[in-house]
Amino acid sequence: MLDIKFIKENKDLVAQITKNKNREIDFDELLKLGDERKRLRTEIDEINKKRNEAQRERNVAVGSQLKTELEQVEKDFGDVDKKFVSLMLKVPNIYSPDTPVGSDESANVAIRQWGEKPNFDFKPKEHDEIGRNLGIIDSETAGEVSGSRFTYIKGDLAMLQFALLQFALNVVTNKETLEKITKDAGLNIPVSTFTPIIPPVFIKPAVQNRMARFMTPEDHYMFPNDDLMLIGSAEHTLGPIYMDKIIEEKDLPIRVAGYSTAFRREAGTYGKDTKGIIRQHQFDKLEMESFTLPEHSLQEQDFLVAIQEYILQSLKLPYQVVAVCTGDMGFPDYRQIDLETWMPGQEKYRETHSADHTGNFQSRRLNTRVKRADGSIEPVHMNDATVVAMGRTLIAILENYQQADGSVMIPEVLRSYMGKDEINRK
RNA sequence: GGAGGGGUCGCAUAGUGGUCUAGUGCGGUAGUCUUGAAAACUACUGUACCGCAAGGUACCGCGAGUUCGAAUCUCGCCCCCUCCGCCA
Repeated sequence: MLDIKFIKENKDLVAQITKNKNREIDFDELLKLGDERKRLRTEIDEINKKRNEAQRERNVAVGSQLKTELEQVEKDFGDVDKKFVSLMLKVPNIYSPDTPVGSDESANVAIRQWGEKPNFDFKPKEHDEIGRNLGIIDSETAGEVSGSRFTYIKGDLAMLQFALLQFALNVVTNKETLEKITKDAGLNIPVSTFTPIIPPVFIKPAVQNRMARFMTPEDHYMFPNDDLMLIGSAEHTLGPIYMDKIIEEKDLPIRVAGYSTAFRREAGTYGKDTKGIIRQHQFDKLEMESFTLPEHSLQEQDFLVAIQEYILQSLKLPYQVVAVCTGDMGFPDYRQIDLETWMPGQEKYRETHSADHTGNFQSRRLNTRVKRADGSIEPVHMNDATVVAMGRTLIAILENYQQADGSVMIPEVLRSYMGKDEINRK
């Protein structure tokens, strides 16, 4: 959520930004409600003051009169406040000056590319065919047992996921590795390791709301009987860890890495990405979340992206870094950077990583703040980013490392975790 | 799932209708003392909003209610703890 004062002082800018983010808000109405709300708030304070005086004097008659008066004003305030808040929640975050402006993903800009796309002396297959042939992806049985967009990941492919997880955890928990990544990226921020977390996969809708991400029953699995919903990303339960808390400046940055299953209903994607495991109702993911000082947050995002690149480079998977444009970026994002990994079977770069810089947009609603050394208090800045999205990274490995005979080589860095160097048909 | 206990200004506690503008201890900050440190002593030490300021208002898990007046009484909800049951 933005600050109403900021909106008031930068009305035209915010209006333009909102438009570029493909949203529409009546800012005149919003500011009018804001003023009205403030006026009623002041009125309530004044009545309360008189009420406190009457109370001290034990003046029952005046107290009784003020009580009636207050009821009406509080009701008016409640009405205005409700309208005001619901409008405020629709205002998207502002975006960084280097964000490309555009209405959809076609305006996204590839900033850089890394790696050589592999050359095959045969026609590379898509991952679902490779997986089916090797007996490590079974969508048919999952379809019967659980429905579409569910899969059994079996045998060596399951092992490969755990190898990936172990490798990725070793990266984000190793101080020397992170220092090297920071130095190579030319960044000047405090380096600390990520605390590994296995977070809850259920969240209260009220808390999910405070992450300032749109929560709709079309996208998420809801359990109204229990007032719970399934998370769509570990970010959803990592972000609120410090809600309603004030963190000391000396304790920042705080960095966590959460491994969980992510659940998505994928309504409205019928017929899209139906092959294999590219778009599933559930997939596992290791996700980073950072809480930093405002002046460090942009570099923090660069740091998170550098970690993502380090991992893909270690796996020797070709990728491109993409600046996501205004119309395609997330509602709470100040700057969004995606990594797209080359998938030879599909002959396309596909999104495998995302890094969201949300500034203080989420922390305002979560009420997560930092107390500076000088005693002042302000919202922290938050960043979240993928370390490894298991399903899509498994796809990238299957397609990039496939051999003519249908077997798949294991990326070198994962071999020690796997105890073998290729996946063969049993 | 059953029974009971509890959520108070960082932490621990006091507070059962008006003197609570929430007491005390610990922790923290500053000072006195000291060669330095410790101890002791003194002062300060929650958050948000309005206001140039003085100051004001709100917040005792959350939300409603009773009352002239609620941390305190009533109702609903959330969370934590103990015991029993069940269970990876």
